[in-house]
Amino acid sequence: MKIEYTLIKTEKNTKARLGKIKTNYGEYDTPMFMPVGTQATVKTLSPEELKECDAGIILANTYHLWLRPGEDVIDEAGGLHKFMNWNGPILTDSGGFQVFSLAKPKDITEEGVKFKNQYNGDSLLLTPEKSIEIQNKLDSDIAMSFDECVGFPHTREYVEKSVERTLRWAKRGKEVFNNPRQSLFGIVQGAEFEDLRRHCAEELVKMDFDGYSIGGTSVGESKDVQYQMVEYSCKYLPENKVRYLMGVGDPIDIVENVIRGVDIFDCVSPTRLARHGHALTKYGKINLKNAKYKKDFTPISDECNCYACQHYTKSYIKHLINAEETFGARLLSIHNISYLINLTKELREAIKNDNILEYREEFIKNYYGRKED
RNA sequence: GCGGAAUUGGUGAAGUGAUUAACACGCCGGAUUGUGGCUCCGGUAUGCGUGGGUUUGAUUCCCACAUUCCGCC
Repeated sequence: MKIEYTLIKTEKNTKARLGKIKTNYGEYDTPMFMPVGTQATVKTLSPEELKECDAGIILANTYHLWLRPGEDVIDEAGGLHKFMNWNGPILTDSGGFQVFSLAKPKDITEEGVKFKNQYNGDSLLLTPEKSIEIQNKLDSDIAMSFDECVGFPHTREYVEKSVERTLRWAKRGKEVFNNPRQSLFGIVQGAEFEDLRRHCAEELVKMDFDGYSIGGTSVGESKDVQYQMVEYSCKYLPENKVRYLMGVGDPIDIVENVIRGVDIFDCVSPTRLARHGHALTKYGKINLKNAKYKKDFTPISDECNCYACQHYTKSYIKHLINAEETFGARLLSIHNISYLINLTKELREAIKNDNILEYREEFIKNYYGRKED
């Protein structure tokens, strides 16, 4: 089935939306956060642990799975869900972000993008059609259009050309798309230019996608610019379709962008921060490598009911991180993902109560105020 | 007791008669945003066993002492 989005209500004082999405694997409330599992696994976590974090949709990556193990392997295994033993919804990214992070400008042509296989050096060409074909085979629940994510700095002229190409790529992908169980999202680009964002959004809406993503953020821009780009994009997207802001996961950015009308987020940060010894808390990000936690026998957060906080102390987790034991990264991943998912839960509550601006004020006061240990 | 060698930070160590004592690990901080998972970026000896001496100048040369190691009695 196609994904179905229902807008339940818009918060009284802002553009924040409370909604529901129906998927092949159940219904989920929005705003929501999707953990990232690039290589068909959320690093260090089992599917059972993810469920315990209350994860809904998770993200996997077309580019990586194409190179290894290859979409045919996953197809023969019975699709991504069966392959990785995840019986929840999966969204696959198109490889568009790898255009940004791996390709040089000269590698991008109308036809597609040239890559070097990172494992064996082979020259590869990823096209909009190829990306969709791979995603059809992976059998994820939501596929993304192949786009170009433009970083900073850039010229307006370049962004203009890039947006037109991204629109042509979106159309080409949609034409070959043929998995009835899967939904397809278009991606709004256009950098910080309102007219380009508008143009891109309006053209995508004409093509009638199952949902819309906002791309081109979290690539080194300032927070103000990011929020502006989100406003310029949401403004021209339909009320009755879900909006997914790609790659954003800083807690304050989630709060700010929910207020601007975003429904779904994804980010590698909770798991990457975990691997590097950091924990997200109500009172800001803490670094468990810091000496002051050596004999801190309290949990990361008293208010958190994740598995890590229920059973382990900062001192112990610090020891695991210092000793490079993977259990430390696992406990912190559980905590950080739980933290972000719980944050979206609180935001949904604030939308229900029409007090999200008060929530934001309180959030900022705690997160950037004096840190409590 | 005699002879020889060594002594540089938390650790392993490089080094030179004279600008800030190399490098690595550790330690202390910081970064991380649609993930090329053990990464990146900073900081970290006002000091070269102790005491004298030579010299314009000594961690570097000389002497004594201490400690450690090796060999011999």
